[in-house]
Amino acid sequence: MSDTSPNHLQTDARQRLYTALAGIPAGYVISYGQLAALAGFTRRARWAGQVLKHLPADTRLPWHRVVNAQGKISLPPGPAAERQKALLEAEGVMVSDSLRINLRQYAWIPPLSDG
DNA sequence: GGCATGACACTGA
DNA sequence: ATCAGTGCCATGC
Repeated sequence: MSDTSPNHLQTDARQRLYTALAGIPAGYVISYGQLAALAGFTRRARWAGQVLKHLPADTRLPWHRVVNAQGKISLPPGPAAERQKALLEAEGVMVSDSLRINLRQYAWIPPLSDG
């Protein structure tokens, strides 16, 4: 057993990411990097993507509200990407044909925790 | 420990 | 605005 990264800590880290993700309201999007930072892990954008990829297909978490820093759906072309586009549009988010979203309008800005 | 991979981010052309 | 190159971190072999 390796004590450099105990499984329960990894699980806890993912849990924090889930909590942060659950806090994104419908009609908004957030970048992988912002989401990770919101969960308390800066510079962990790629890790966030890995976690989302591991999510069970029947999750209720709003994984579709996560896009890259350019405001673009980061999934490879395919049914998954189209599903994300559809889910976002169903929430009123405008997604261009090139799978792009106007962050100026839809980026979620987390409330300051009591400053 | 070294090397390759990935639902990313940033900069320069 | 879009593409290519480079950097960052975590994972798996």
